[in-house]
Amino acid sequence: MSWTDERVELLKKMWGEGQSASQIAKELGGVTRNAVIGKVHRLGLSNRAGSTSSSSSDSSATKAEAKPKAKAAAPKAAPAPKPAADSKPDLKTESAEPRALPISARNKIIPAGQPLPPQPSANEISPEALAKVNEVEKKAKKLSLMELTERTCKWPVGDPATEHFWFCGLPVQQGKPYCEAHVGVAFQPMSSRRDRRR
DNA sequence: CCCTGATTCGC
DNA sequence: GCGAATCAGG
Repeated sequence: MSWTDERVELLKKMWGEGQSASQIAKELGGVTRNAVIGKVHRLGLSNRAGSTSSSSSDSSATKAEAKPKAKAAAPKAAPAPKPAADSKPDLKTESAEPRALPISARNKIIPAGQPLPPQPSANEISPEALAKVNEVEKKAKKLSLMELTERTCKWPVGDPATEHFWFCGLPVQQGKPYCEAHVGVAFQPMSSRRDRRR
């Protein structure tokens, strides 16, 4: 793959948006994050806004996209439909609000037949997200509490008081306690703010 | 171990 | 110019 004008543009755009080199590379396809970083440097646009130390513990942006700089409309000749090799619906759930973590509350043992409030499932989560979860649960590694690690999805499934209980165990999404699918249902798109009854 | 960007250096 | 390998850090 070569750095065509379009690819470079996307690179600039994404880099400007604070996307990581690996994400950009993934999006572009055909290049590694090293290539992206190398290109970024060659283009002379290294540091983005202030924060040099990349990343590290999750972080992520909690800030909204603010582009004080309005770019003059350039006479684009060709809209070019970019059919990214594999384009998945971008799921940038930046402004999401975490709901109560269903992680087994502490290490408390829940007696059988007792109420299990947390289980967030049939709520007002996007049906797609739920469907995704159901699908994922089939592939779940079904780990036990003690098998969980920092990199395993800690989403609980089933009733803790029965045999039919396990944790998802799939690879977590960086910085999150759950796998992608479960992050989808754990974090609401920001809304669902029930009207205060009064 | 996962990830991040930075640099080097042969091609 | 390119980018894998390597480095440095969280």
